[in-house]
Amino acid sequence: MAIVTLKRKDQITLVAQSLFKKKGYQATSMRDIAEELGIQASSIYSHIKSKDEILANICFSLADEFFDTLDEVQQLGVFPDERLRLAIISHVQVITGNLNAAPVFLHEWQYLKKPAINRFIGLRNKYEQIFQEIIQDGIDKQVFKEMDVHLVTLMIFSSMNWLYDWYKPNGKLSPEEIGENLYVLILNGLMK
Amino acid sequence: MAIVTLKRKDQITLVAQSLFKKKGYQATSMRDIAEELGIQASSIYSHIKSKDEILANICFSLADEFFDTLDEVQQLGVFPDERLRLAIISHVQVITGNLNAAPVFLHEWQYLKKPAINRFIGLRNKYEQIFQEIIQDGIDKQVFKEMDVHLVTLMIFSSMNWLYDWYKPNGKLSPEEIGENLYVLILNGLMK
DNA sequence: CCTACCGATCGGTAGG
DNA sequence: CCTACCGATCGGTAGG
Repeated sequence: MAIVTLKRKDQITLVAQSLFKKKGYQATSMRDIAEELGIQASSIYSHIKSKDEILANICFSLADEFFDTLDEVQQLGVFPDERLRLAIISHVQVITGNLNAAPVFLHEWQYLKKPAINRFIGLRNKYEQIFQEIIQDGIDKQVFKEMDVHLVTLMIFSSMNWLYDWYKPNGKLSPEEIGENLYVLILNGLMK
Repeated sequence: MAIVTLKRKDQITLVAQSLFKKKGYQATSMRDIAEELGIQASSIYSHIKSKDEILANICFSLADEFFDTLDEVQQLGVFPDERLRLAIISHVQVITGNLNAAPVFLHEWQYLKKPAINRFIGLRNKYEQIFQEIIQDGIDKQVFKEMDVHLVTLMIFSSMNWLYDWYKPNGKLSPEEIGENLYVLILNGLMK
């Protein structure tokens, strides 16, 4: 869908995602966003209430997407190692499908205002909790080694969450193949 | 060393590290830094030339520290798997020893100005290159599996570089133990 | 969606 | 290290 066919509000969000990624939330002014759209900064306020409303929209809509794909995986009722594999691939697909929104979601959420930021942290914890449960389940079912669940979970997240930094949409690996590779590396390690 | 025994310039750097981590570089004003030190914002300019000079000091002094510890490891002339193990532990120790400066180094370097930023990117590439060579060497010597060297390197870095986010100085694991755990997980994987 | 504008705050300078 | 201040820019509002 070309940007011109979108509603103004969606255009604002799209432009903001790109600028927040490039310059950061604080360093991006309403005038920057307006200029990209060819309108005056004050005109933006006909469509949104405040700058932090834009940020909230970006963060929470991506959070929804993460939960939707993870919920689908959870409902399959497969064994923990397969569940982890699918969860990783899904997560990687959400990130590679939202290369502008992902870094905003990961780094700029800290600038959300008071009620929103607490809700966001709650969602993030809940999401991490699900991954922890998959890993704990795998340990209980003796598929995975006895390891510090917290450390393993954070390592998996950090591997996946730096993807936006180097993933190239036209590279040789598809998002699914990258997820697959990550899974194999996490499961079997580098050692021959 | 208590903060009051430091020279003013070092006090400025130390306070800036903490504020840049908490609020980000752009959102931290010279007045914020001054207030923390109990002086006027304009007085800071007796000790440094500009705000971005503070940022540059933080980024490049940590870069030096990363290179110093990695150089020591390189000079040992040990086998690639042991070299990787020591490189990971060293990197983890630098991060856990600089919990304020590390996130600034990792996220705020993008706000460096023109000549400095290019020098910084050059150093970062050189550092990653050394890790890539260790891994390639391990593959050549048939200690490591045939894998995408780039992907493996980035995964290792991302695992290590999110440490500042959850490492607690008084937690149950020492920096060396965390490095050791990361190494084992990367080398052998999660699978039983 | 625009013009016109507000109070607040920014990095930094002059001069002592 | 301070006072006093500069021009620029910020998020946002009033009124059309």
